[in-house]
Amino acid sequence: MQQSSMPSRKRPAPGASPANPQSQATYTVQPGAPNQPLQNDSSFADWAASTDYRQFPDNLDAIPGNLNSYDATTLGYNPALDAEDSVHYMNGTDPQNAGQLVRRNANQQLARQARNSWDGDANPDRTNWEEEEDDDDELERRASEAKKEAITKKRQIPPFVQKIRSFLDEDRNTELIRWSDDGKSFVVLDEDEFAKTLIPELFKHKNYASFVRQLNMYGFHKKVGLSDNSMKASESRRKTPSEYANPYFRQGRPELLWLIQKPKSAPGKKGPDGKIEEEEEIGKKPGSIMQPVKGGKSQDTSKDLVAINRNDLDSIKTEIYNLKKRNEVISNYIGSLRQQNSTIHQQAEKFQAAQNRFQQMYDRHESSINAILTFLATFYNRSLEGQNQPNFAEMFASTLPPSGQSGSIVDMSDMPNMDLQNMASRSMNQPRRNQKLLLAAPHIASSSTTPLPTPKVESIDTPVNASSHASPSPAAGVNDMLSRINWANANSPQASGANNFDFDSALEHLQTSDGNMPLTDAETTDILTRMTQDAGSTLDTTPAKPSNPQQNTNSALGGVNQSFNIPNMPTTADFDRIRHQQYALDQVQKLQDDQNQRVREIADKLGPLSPNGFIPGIHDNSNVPVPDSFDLDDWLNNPYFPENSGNLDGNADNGLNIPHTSLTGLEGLENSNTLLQQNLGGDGTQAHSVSSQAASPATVETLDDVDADTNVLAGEGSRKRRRRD
Amino acid sequence: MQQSSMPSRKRPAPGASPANPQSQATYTVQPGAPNQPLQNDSSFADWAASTDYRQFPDNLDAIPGNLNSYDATTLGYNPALDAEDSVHYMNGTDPQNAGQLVRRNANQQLARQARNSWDGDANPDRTNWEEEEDDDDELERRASEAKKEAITKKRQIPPFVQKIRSFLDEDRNTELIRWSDDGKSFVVLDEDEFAKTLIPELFKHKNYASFVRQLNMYGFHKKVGLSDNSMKASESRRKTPSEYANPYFRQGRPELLWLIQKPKSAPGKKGPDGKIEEEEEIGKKPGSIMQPVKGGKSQDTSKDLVAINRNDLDSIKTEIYNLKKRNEVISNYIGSLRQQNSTIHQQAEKFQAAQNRFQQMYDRHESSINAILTFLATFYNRSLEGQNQPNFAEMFASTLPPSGQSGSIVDMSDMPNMDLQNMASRSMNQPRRNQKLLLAAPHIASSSTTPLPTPKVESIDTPVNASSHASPSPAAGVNDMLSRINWANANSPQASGANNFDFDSALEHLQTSDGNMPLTDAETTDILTRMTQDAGSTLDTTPAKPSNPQQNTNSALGGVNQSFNIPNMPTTADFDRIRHQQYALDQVQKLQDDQNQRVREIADKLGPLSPNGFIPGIHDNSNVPVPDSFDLDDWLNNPYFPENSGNLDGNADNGLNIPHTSLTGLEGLENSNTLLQQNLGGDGTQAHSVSSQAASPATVETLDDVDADTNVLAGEGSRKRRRRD
DNA sequence: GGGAATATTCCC
DNA sequence: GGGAATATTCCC
Repeated sequence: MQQSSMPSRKRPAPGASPANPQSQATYTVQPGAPNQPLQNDSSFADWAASTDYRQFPDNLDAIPGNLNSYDATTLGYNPALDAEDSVHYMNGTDPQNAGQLVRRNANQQLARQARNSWDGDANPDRTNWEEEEDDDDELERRASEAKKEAITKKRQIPPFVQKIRSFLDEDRNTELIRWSDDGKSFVVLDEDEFAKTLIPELFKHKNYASFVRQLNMYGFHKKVGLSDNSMKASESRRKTPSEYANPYFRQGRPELLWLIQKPKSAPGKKGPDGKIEEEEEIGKKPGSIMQPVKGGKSQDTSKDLVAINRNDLDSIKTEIYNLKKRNEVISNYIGSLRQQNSTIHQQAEKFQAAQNRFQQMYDRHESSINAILTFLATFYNRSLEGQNQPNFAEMFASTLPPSGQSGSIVDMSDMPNMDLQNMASRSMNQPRRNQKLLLAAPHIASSSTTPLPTPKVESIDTPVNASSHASPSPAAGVNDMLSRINWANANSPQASGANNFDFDSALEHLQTSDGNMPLTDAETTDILTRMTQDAGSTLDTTPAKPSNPQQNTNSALGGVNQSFNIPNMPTTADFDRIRHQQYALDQVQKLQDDQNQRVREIADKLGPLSPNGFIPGIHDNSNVPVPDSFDLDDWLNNPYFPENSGNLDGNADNGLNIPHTSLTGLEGLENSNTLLQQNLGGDGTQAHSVSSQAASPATVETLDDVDADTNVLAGEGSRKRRRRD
Repeated sequence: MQQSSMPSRKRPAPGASPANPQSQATYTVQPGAPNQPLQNDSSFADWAASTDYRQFPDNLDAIPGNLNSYDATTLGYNPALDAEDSVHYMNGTDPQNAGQLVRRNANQQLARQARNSWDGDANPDRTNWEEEEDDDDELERRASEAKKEAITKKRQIPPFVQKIRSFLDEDRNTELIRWSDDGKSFVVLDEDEFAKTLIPELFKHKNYASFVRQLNMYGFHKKVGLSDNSMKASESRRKTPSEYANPYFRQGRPELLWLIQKPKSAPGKKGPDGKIEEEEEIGKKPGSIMQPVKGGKSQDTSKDLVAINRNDLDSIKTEIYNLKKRNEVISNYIGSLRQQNSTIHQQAEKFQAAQNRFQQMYDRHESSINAILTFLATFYNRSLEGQNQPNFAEMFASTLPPSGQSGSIVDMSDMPNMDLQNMASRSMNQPRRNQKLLLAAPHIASSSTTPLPTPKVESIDTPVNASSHASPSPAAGVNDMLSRINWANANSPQASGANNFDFDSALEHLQTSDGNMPLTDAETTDILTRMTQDAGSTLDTTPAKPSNPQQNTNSALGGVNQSFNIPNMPTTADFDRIRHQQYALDQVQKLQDDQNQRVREIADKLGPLSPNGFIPGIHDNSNVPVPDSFDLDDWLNNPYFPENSGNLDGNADNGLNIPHTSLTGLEGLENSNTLLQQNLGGDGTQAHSVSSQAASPATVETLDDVDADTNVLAGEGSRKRRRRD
């Protein structure tokens, strides 16, 4: 029995030597074979335009029994082995097989030549040439490409495929294995005998099952009923025949073998069909090229696999896990911020409500004061006609606060500058400063018939030193009371006179009225105006904080009778802003949620790489919240935020306790992964150029550490070998 | 030559039959072997407490040449094969080998028994027993664990390891392979002859290189110089002997074999040392356990590669890119939130300023009213002695606001409930409701000598209907004025009387004074108290919004003379809260930054997988901000946030325009990758059992590409010396 | 020594 | 038919 050395990716080990020829005569390896391909075949030098000596001779079948007439390297043969093969294949000649080859060869040559000349054009003859409707041009083209690519990548036709072909090329095996009639499949006539005798010749085993396993691996599929009707009855009786087909494994079409490449499926998915394309190009070519021309289910499950350092992958998982955890934290954090913001907003509303209430109180006070003042004015007017003037003034002056204990005096210029939008409306009012509460009434008794002032606000630019107008010494007569008032103003405990009421200004108008009640609206307004103006101006008694000089103009109170905009108070626009912040936080929340979704997608992609198919912390709990024991404060205080350590401690109970609340307002976000879909919607082949130094050893170590800490992703990483070679 | 069927994970295929015995006599598979393990060994039934029949017999070595005396399934043997083995192993007996076994066996038995009894305790004898300082207890424990785990997982001692042991157990092979003197390694005395004769007995090849490959695969390492000095000179002359050791492959320590598990690295990592742990548990054990007991360099350059679908990888990259982009957006968003928060904070300060100003206004009103009131009290006091009473009252009544235009009436119960922290201090004040501004003065003329009330605030719970006490009809006499006042109260345009001043209450105290000026502090305080109380209480005239019933108690004004806390106004604590939110936002910002850092780390890891070595948008620009044209509003308005679309449009200029500001406050975060470091700090040995098919044919193509592209992952690693030991 | 590809076996 | 583990070969 001859030895047949088929090509194999697993080349014989250099040191391997045929040992024990008696016990294992069927498989002998040629040791020490030179590795350079030989160009010992000149007969096909001009066969094609290509000068590549590896070019596969399409017309191989045209030369029956001439397997060695072309460069053995065409099929990736080890030339050294061909030396043996030449002897081997040259031997027997099976007439039947030869006839088949010849018969098919004519077609083959015709087709090939035609194809060569058409170069992709439609082939009108083809329908006559074969009953099959294969897009042969396409097949041919693809085969050529596959071959070119394989050569570029120094690949070859899979050894197993070559071995099968070797079986079929041999004439001596036709009772055990042979082509079907249509040349599209081959038949194993007697599985047992085939396994016992033929298999060991080219394989390291005698198991038919293993042979079948390999067939499946390379895309061969068993045909249900024996398609070859000619031999069915005659040979298959009780001999367990079986027929296998691969769309690219056809009699007389050796070039198609280039399309049978490595079995897919390895770690990822399988291209169960044997429709193995030119792998790297997949996804970059138009779909038509990648569609299997025939034969089979057009499975697009072909997955190109890339290798990734396991540690890197593990750390990526870890990173994703941490990212996710971090997103949870951020989400919680943002959630609490939202809560707080909501609280602030509520408070702002309360501020506004309080503001309104204060305004009302103020108005009411004003009304009260107005009423009293009116009364007093009238009454005083009348009292002038009688007696008691000195007493009146004396009394009034005496009621001034003894030591300013009840009313705190604050200069309006102390007020912070509040340049709110709605303040512009107030800027029209004249600045007013240091107006006394009680000012000297000039010339009260002068004329009692002065007409009422116009209702419009009249600026009373009483200078600060107005009090100096009045005589500091109390005097008798009508002016006595006013004098005393003035004196009180000037000599009040607060240096420049606190709580001084511009009484005489008020009275100046009132006393000129006819003395009848009630005051007109205009009069009331006038008094209120004065009151209000006065209320807004006090002296700076206690310069505790350095006043901002430029605030004086803004801090003045003005036009009162209008809806009494309290100056420098936040307005509706400001609350809109706060509300908007709330909205912004909602958006952030959604972003985070979306991000979580994306992280989950990543995890789903990485999942299949995990032995159990899931990544702990990501897959096992789709919500995977931060562990209950997780404390944001702790987290923020940990050494990773050195500059923040402890900052949160003092305020921990100040409203920032992360509530771990389930965040709301995200209901509409389920569709947010639409974004993801779209982002991934492309062909996924973005040119991603990344610096290649990431996998340096230094990185590996740290990555390993991640694993240990998280306890979630891959372990083994650091369990490096302690090699001792 | 005998056939020896060693156990193998690759069990003989069901249909496999020994074919062609002549040509392949050295390897015959037993077909159709039953698969149930047999418990045909009773001699070890009581060997250990464990009832698991797979328990490994530690004293295997104590029975030289008795490989079959214990249950074959212990090593995962296929029982069917043991049938043959029994014949095979029972045959020859090598005296030398037997002697060795016996010699070592004593130690072995001693050690083992001791170990069994100590059960983990320190072993004082061990140092005498071996020069080596291995932590034997630990080893033992680990072996036990590994065994347990292996059994659980239905794994076994690797077939290859069993085969080596089988060689060494046989007595007939000692000229080709045998234990070293110390039992810690074995020596192949003549590689060529060993490969030629012995290897084919248990392997499907005759290549010594393949044998060595397997040795390496299972953590065996060649020893540099032959450690066995006794035989070195005698046998190794010109016979190319070699010695191999595995820390867990030791003479007389079969239980340690459980620690030799499947070769790592297959697609992923390698346990180059044979220090293969119980994979799934790795990373959960203390580091000491995982430290290699002995052995060589701890190379961390191990590149275990796993295959990942290329499209998946692309989408992972895309995901990471998107994550990063999203983080940018979030960061910007948070930045604008910070800005807004800052604005809010400023506004809050304005609130506070406004509060102060309100207080001042209020105080000034108080002062004014106080002054007027004092005057009135004194004047009224005096006027009682004279005439003009009717006029006084008449005038006063007339000054009531004509139609409530100046003072709006608001029920305090309308105020929102402000449960601020500092409000508790105010809750002590008694609730006060609907106190009229002007109330009837009961019994004014009663006694003019009533002593002054105490300065302390006296609650004046004048009922709402107090006004009904007074006679509605004006009457003459001293009470006439008061009557009119009461009447005015009752009939004021606002149903229940607006702007009513509790005049008589105020006078009640004043008029009882001696009529002399000035008022004492106590008196002033008393009046002010009343005024203040009054200011805080009005009637609910316009029930616009449904009032919260429980708010009444809170809304009452109380104790005035103290620093006059304006009710329901936010206090310093509230601003602290706002400030704290600002801080919280800063924290979130830092989280984001940290996260960005981590994204970058991931990108760096993925980088090498990209053909150009960098991932666009991540590596090409380390800051990779959102493109200038990126518009958050657009982004938020895009269909992925359907429910938000347009929400931002109207407010686009309301402060939410993402400013693309470089966020501050993150300076200290450069160390944030410390977190990463720490996370990576562990030993990172978690067990990731990944299918080893990464190296399956399908992967080949892409793996090649990766190598070509990255130059880093596998790059140099594969450029190993081509040794052939 | 080990990466990688193919081969063989086992099993579902 | 194919997943998965181990085996064998080739090569760096």
